[in-house]
Amino acid sequence: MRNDEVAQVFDEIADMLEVGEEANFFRVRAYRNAARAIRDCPRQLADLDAKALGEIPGIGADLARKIQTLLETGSLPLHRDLQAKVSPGLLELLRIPGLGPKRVRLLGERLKIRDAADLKRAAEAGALRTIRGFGEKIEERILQSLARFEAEGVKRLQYAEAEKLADEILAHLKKSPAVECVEIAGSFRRRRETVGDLDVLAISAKPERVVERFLKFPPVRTVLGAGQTKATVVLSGGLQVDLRIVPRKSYGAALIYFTGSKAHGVHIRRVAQDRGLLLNEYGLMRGNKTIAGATEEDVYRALGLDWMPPEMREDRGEVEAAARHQLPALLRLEDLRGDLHTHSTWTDGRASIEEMAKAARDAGLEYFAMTDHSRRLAMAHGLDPARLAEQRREIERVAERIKGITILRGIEVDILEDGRLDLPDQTLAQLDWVVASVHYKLEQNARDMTRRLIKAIRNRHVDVIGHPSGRLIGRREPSNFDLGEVLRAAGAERCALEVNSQPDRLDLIDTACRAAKEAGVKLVIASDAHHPRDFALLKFGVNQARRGWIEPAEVLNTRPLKSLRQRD
DNA sequence: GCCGTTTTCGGCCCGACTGTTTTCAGTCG
Repeated sequence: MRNDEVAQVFDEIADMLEVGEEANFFRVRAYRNAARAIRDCPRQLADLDAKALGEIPGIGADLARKIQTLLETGSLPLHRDLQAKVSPGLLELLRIPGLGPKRVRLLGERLKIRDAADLKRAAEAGALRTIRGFGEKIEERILQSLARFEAEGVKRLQYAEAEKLADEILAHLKKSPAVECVEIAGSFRRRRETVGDLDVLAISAKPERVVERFLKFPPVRTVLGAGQTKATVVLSGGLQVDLRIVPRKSYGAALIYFTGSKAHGVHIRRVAQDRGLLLNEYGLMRGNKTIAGATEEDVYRALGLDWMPPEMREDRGEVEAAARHQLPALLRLEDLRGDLHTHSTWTDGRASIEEMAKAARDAGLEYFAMTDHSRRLAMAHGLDPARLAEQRREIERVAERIKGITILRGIEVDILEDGRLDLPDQTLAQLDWVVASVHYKLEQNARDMTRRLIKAIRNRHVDVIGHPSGRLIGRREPSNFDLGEVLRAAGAERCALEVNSQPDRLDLIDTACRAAKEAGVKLVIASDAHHPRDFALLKFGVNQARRGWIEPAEVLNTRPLKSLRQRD
């Protein structure tokens, strides 16, 4: 079982405990905390012994045993027992806004509802309002939600898509004179790879005017709630947007609160508590006296903490590092001097080498590697040694004409099924930069894929492994391999790993970046540009690396050209 | 179920809004 599957079991246990009358709320929380810790864990649980399992924060003796049972037998008695009491269809209902564990339990007990279809029938028949605590409004809202789920399902937007909507919302609100300041908080500000909703935070002395303006944002389709200082809407694309308005003196505290993550917030409120203080979205208080609140820096400082970039706020050790004043100085987009993965019309790119060179120069880069596909990708007109030699002459001609940018002669060579490469070593030896990537047979078992990647890493001509997991967000799962072993090999061979900046790849993921950092493996932030405008995608790769605590010195393409290659 | 600068018991983060209530529970972020 993979980590995310174990985490899923624990999350389901938490849900089922809640829906079925578990009296101890903290027991429920323990399972949820454990699920999160397991998802964040960069190493596969299967590789850890009981002692190492217990060292994961939030995993104690009992949960360590349960993890081992899960890994050995594939299931857990507690999980099966609970499933007998609470049907899976009932758990699905928790995703409906307005339905939490208490109401779902009542639905099951009083109306014998077992799934969404039962719920729809009961709501349409007006049966829900016979339960104490349910009324017409809830009934109506449930029907609306069910209709929406049927129409489009529940989805998270990729960060890049969310960014477009975020810009529109900000522009709309900024036109109101009542708005003194506005920005997007939440997972968007933390630059998570996907965003489930947008949290808009504004400063205003006339909050009701801001709410009014917000509700007039043209894409608003449904208003789920609107009060004095907050409102919630759903846009026509299905994205939920929450607005909160706070006074200026509370802005920093509110920004911390609504940026999250939830786990980060819990942690720093505990820090406040330990100091006899109370932290909420209005400020940091000692008794009735507010001691900080206007800026994030003020609040963190009053807690003895350095300011943490939002990308780090996942409760993955950043609070402890901030207390020790040992936060990393994270990579910034402007630290990148070059791009090391691009394509042209020689294979599946959309622009000539000359157009790409001009675009790279205009994007402020000093160098870029032209890395078209190798021959195996026939679909993309992959290059064989002869065409590669032709392309080399073309690059030399372009280099003569276009000044202010250096073009490296490169390749994105395919890693074949057994780990051999798609071009002979003597061909690779003539190139300045070699990206090696897996493009087919992604569903190999973990042992074979690990061997395949390590064999490629050990080829002395390979500089970096491209999009190492092959995952496509929302469409294709990452391939199975042992990250620890791959990192060890990459470290020993001084081979880098790529953070591919395509919005649907963002591969490596954040926790794997962090694991690479800890293993001393260097990264490359690359656009994988297929079009001149794609150099702008580099910022998304930078976001992902920042979430993995990556600093400039850990990224090869922050280096000047002459010190680029690790193995020379 | 976890955890420990108050360490093996007794804690465990906080507030707004909604709908349904007559003073508050449930949900959400």
